[in-house]
Amino acid sequence: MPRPPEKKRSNLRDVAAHAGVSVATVSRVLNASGRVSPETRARVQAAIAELRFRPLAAARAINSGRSRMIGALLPSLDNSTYARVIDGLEARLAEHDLSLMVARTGEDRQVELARARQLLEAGAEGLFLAGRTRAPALLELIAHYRLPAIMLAYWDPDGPIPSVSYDNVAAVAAAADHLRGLGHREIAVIHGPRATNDRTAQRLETLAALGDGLRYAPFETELSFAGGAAAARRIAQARGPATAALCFSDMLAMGAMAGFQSAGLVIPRDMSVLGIEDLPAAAATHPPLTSVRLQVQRMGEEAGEAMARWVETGERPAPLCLDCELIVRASTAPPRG
Amino acid sequence: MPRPPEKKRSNLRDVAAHAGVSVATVSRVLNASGRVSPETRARVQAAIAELRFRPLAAARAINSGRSRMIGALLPSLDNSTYARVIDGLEARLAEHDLSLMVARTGEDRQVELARARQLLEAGAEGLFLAGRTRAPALLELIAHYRLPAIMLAYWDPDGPIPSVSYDNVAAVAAAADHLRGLGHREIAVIHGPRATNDRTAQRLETLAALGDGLRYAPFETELSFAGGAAAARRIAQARGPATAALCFSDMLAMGAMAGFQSAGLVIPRDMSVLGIEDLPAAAATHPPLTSVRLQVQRMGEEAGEAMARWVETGERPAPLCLDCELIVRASTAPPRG
DNA sequence: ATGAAAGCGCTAACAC
DNA sequence: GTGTTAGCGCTTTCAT
Repeated sequence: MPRPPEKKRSNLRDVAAHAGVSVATVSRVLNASGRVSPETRARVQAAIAELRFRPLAAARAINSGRSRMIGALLPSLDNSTYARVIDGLEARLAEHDLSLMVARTGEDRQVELARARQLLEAGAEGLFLAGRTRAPALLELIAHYRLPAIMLAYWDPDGPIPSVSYDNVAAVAAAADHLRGLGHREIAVIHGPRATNDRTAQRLETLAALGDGLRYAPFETELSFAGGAAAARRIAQARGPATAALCFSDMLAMGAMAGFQSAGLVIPRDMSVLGIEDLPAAAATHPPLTSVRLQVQRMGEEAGEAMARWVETGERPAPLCLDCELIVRASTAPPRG
Repeated sequence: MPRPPEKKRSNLRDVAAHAGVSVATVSRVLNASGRVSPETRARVQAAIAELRFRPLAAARAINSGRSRMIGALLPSLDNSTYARVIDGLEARLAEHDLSLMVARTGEDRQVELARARQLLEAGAEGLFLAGRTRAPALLELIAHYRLPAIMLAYWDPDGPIPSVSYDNVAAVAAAADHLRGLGHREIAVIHGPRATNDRTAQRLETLAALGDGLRYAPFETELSFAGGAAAARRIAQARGPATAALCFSDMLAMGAMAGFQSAGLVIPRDMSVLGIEDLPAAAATHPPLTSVRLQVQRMGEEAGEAMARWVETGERPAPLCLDCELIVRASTAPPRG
């Protein structure tokens, strides 16, 4: 099946010839560098328009050494939290005329390494990484090439890679403190896979180290609404002592509410439910969800801004820790009796 | 603030010198093209490893004319539906060693055009576009450069851009048919912004043209969980005749359920709620949500596959329409009385 | 099996 | 102000 020949893309030379100037002059008007007389500029621009000339990114990149592309390695894209992160990243990068390439890692460090290599070979000038755990080879790659890399979703001011993150430790502590203050003593903790997710692990360790006299019973499940619902059903059926469920994300919490309600429990009368993230949806659930607000989108924006500055100026950004805030709504109340 | 000099990236020449061969030979082992003796290959590979050589994408691109990057222009990234699309796209493109660049358009055709230009200048070889409405200049751009472009989320077999999509018309018809079959006659329709979203407009027009004797009262709201909840509260307060709410997405439907429940209605006894999309969460809501399953992730995968083939072989893909399926759960029932 | 050399489209010295 | 030209790092003939 022969396809009709596509019109050959015109290049700088074509434009130069068409405008009756040199390639250097065309390059100058393209980059607004150097002085060009208004008349010449106009002629060149006319030629550009007429030939529908678009400079080839690769050719620019090869000379300037800049690709203007940044890669993001995220556990999954099909997840409300990371979708918000991407949204924030892209918004800020776009302002700096930087493009965002995304890749999924599935929380697998080998996949992360492989996808990082791919993004780098595709020309990424910088990388966003989620969490702290990396394949050593990736760390080494970053160090060796002095590659701009920013760590998201894990606050670690002393690591080799600057963090731009919310504070998981503070978030979990705020959540636990709220439940303790209400009088809860037996807490079911609904969380995603611990083994592969260092943010989850850190939160769990934080709870364990709190020494606040509460008892935390962990319920691991899939990190999703459906996972939260399944965990809640398990909790309800077990008829354990838990009077509150601390969920490590709002999606888990929303699912947990549905799960408890399906089991006939009334929230917060029979069970308090608390989320972490404060999705926009949290204010509209039934009942409205108490949650610890994480500045997820802002994290994306700040990280995007920091990366833009890094690749433009070469200045490594200072780590940034975004604070969190407990938003008390109606899904938590003192335990019965 | 002077930064320490980064180790200079080594290039083909360095590798060639290090291995005692010519650049052509190194290029051959890199591309597995042409014959190279095992010993030479080994020497070259050792040199590559030792110098940590990574070929520069831009330089390859300039020769091959291929950037191996595809751009996706999506209304928002912070949206469960599009997050699933991106997930599917990225998964398939990665298999073909293609990278995905994403950009948000906010349903604004001028923004879409501007971001498309940016992605193209960044080197995108192909574009994914959501919906059918475009700025004429973008259409022209695509036609002029014979740019591989695939339309998502809008089935239009005859348009200038091949669709890979689910079928909005069939989905809405299936939803309406289900409600009619249950005996509902007065239907509240909860939907996102109509003016800027041609998928929403098409669905609304489909309902209007159905001639099935049902009365559809549209409630426009923000396309989100919170928007669905707000619409439901409006509907509940209005105390209108509606006995069912047809929601144009599952997120809207989940929000609507919460909104109705907050208003004291019991689903489906007082109000049937029906979604479109069938998110994984739909099976776990309280009550489980009746929804029309749209193959969103599969759409992403199929589109990714089609694009990969298109840029590899030059063959324009055939349009693909994914069918939908009504999944009846517990959020719909015959009206009371 | 390997190498020499000619570009690819563009930028950036440098010359006029 | 404008042009000339030497690359950038790689692929790809075409010789050998």
